[in-house]
Amino acid sequence: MKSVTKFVKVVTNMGHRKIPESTISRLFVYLREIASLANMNIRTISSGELGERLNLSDAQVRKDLGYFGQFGVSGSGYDTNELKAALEKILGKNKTWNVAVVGVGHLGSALLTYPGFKEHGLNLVAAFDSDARKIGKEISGVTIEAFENMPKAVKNNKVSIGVIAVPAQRAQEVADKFVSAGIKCILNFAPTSLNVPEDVKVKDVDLSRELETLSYFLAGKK
Amino acid sequence: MKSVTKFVKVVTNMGHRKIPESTISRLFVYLREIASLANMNIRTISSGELGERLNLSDAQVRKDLGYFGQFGVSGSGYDTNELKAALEKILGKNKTWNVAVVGVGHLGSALLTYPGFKEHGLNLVAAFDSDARKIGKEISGVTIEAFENMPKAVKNNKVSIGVIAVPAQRAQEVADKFVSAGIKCILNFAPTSLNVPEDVKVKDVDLSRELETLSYFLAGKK
DNA sequence: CTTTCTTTGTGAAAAGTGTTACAAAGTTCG
DNA sequence: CGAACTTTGTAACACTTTTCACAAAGAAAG
Repeated sequence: MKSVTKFVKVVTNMGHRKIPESTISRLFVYLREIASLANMNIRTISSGELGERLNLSDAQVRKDLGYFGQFGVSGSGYDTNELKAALEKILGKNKTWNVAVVGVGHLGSALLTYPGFKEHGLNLVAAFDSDARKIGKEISGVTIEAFENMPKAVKNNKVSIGVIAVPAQRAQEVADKFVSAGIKCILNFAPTSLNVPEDVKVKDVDLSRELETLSYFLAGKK
Repeated sequence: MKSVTKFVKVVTNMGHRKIPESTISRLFVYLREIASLANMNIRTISSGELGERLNLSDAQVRKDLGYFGQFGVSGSGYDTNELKAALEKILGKNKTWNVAVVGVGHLGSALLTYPGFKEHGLNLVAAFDSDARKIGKEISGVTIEAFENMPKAVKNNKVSIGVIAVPAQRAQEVADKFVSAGIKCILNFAPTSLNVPEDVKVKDVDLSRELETLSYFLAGKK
């Protein structure tokens, strides 16, 4: 194979056109699959094959990748190692972030023992609660601190992501404190919609709503 | 207040036009808020006020409700008690369903103790695993059974919803068995996309993907 | 009762997202 | 090399969802 100069735009979101969140979500799926292919020593794959493995159309795959540059080769497809590297760069897979959890109840403690954070480059470095009986206890190597200490701890530990695992009534209060502590990225497990400044990203995870949607589907069935 | 005959079409999805899933999801949010308002003895609310509380536009609120009928009164808004009742009916809040979980690992056992199921009319009646050491154990009143018994148990217990809480590699196999046992509604926690017949509804809950999206957001920031 | 104000319900426009289709680029093979 | 084949990247189209905008309905006030 000849070494050829390529005009590949491996720039991360170049023309700052808006990229659908669904595209981002699929890129992670592509990355998983591509990594597995690269691992199996499969060197190239076409958008058609990739799409087939993931229940997506070939055009969808190409369009999604197209938002970020030109990674393919006409006639043969995508180089798995190259695409893997490109996706990792685009998706920030090479970086890690510190995470703090507020609320160490049922859900909060489950999160503290959930291995998925670490697997995705997220380090759970601090946990807070306002229940005096919980303060000082340790779960998975993290000592629970008083909620009042949160802003200071966020700064000291360079926390980038705040997780809200408190009841709905207290969620906004926690969000406000996160925002004033400089947090730009919140993962919200409380079933309520938060008001935050524009530059703060909130990701809602609402299992209740998922369950509710299911029962709506069934309600229609019978 | 005079009793007035109203020509309100309180029919559940009347003209069988297609309703966005996002609308359904928001209806649950409206219901929560409306229930809370009704509880506080607030008798009416306008689409504008409701939207403001939920970070949605007034038009969005009206359009969502408009899919199901006419619930408002020009000039004054929506009667909270009426709307609450209507939404509960539309969303099947008055019904309950039986649920079975396959996979009693880290996540599966957390689900078995999660109170949210019951709160939404979902009864966790059975749990399955293929690890012999787990079979026979009891969590939250549910005895873990062998995976092979699942189809029979699904029929005996009139299970409507199957929950997949196994690793990705085994998820499709479990889905297939659910489908052949007659399940029409699957809640999938495995980070993989399932192939099922058209008439089966799959709801994916993929915390990994949510976390990944967060780190993409942060990757762009710095 | 009439005027003024508020708010709904809903077509029409706009924005967002996915699909189709095809020229251009690259590969394969005789 | 040239013909036949494969696959990309993207522009145009189609579909979905949200926003806009306004007539009509009712409320409020005099």
